[in-house]
Amino acid sequence: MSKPSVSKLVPKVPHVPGASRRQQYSASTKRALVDVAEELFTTHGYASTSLDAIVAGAQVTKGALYHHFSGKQALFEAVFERVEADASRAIQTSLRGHQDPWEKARAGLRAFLGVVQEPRYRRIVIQEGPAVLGYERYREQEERSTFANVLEIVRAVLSAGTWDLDEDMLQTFARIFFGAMSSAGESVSSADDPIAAAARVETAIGFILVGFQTLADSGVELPSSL
Amino acid sequence: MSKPSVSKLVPKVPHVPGASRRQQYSASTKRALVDVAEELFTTHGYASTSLDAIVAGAQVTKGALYHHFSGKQALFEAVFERVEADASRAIQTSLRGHQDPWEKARAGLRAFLGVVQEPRYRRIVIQEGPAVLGYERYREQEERSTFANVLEIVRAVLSAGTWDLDEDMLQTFARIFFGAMSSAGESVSSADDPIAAAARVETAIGFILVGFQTLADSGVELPSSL
DNA sequence: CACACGTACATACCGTGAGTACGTACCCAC
DNA sequence: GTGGGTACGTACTCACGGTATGTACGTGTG
Repeated sequence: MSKPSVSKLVPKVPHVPGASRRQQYSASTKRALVDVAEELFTTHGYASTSLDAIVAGAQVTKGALYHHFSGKQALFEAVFERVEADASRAIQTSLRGHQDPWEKARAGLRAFLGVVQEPRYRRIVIQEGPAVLGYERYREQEERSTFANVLEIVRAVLSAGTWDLDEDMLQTFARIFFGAMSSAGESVSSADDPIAAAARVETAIGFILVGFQTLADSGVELPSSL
Repeated sequence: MSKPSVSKLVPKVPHVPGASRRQQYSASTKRALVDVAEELFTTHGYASTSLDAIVAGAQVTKGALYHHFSGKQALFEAVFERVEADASRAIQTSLRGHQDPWEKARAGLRAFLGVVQEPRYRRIVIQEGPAVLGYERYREQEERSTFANVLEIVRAVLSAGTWDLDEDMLQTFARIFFGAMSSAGESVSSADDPIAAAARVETAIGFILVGFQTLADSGVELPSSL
């Protein structure tokens, strides 16, 4: 019985010079767990992924897992945060180089439609996130990553008009756009022709934006009530 | 040991004169299971609700449950379908009495915002539906109930304009509005002041509709691409 | 009205998987 | 070198979904 124990394929963890060998090993196993968990959660879903499968994939035992995470949900949350952070970064990167708010909006929309087609984002963030974390916790996470980007864009676009919107109204618009794009993104990625579907979504939302622009230019007031 | 066996509180099941006593008993236990499951799924969520708790609440055993349903997921699906059907009916009812497409849209929006604030709809349909049923199955269900209503409204509104949209484009717009309203509804029902939040959502979406109307009246073409 | 049959359950059991208790090896500070 | 704390490994428990099997009662048939 060969027992490689720790002499395994150590995942690439960014070398931090100040950290001790012990700390580096620890970080690498933790990262390995998150890596494998992300993979399995994405392909099989949260409920159908056993901790045994995860620790086997990471070549550790449950002891290691429960040393780094308080449980299955905490591990999911770590995966969730990483996927979210990556998505947020991707969107923010796409915004650089655009000054015009409308251009930023279009670029951001494109980036979001790209992100939302990644299987891991669809499954972990959109599909399972709300159910596993609970809506409250889900929202806390979204609030300071992807949704924050959408909010920023919406703020830039809407403050270009002549209306003065209070913060609540901005949040409402951002929610609406965020939901629209999430839902549209889901349908895009499950469409027969995702490219054509993405183009339709861009057209549709672009059309809404044009409507905004037109109203802004012609000085139409926000309807105070319906 | 008193064994009331079948002499329990029989749930009100609509009396069908043609059905035998045996069939009526069967229907009533099935209904009791769905009733209790809906209650528990709504309050505790799918994963945290055990079948033991459900059968205890319905005052039957697991044998009865597995006689009527193939498993936990099938029971959830039965609950899901009923909640969806109720929601769909509520929306359709609100549409009667309105001929003008824009009026129908506003009425439908109001009804949807009402539905989406029901805890059972939020939890079972929006929150847990996609994760428990899987997105594909979830979409199949939505497609022929609530989403169908949204599609109908969008079709009525958009065909009032001068544009000629193909079916795919209509579906895209419907998806966008559906997602926007779902997301907005979630935020409404978890807001500090749901009534004010609902009003803001109505204002925001109403504003988008006004943009559509303006564009339609002024004969603006759909941008073929961004 | 007797009887066979199928429905509508109840009971007892099993396998899986999340979580826990406890033991241990190893690195680091002193 | 040594005490101590970190980073795990091992063995177990228990809850829960699902199954296998037994059974009572209503219902159609002769």
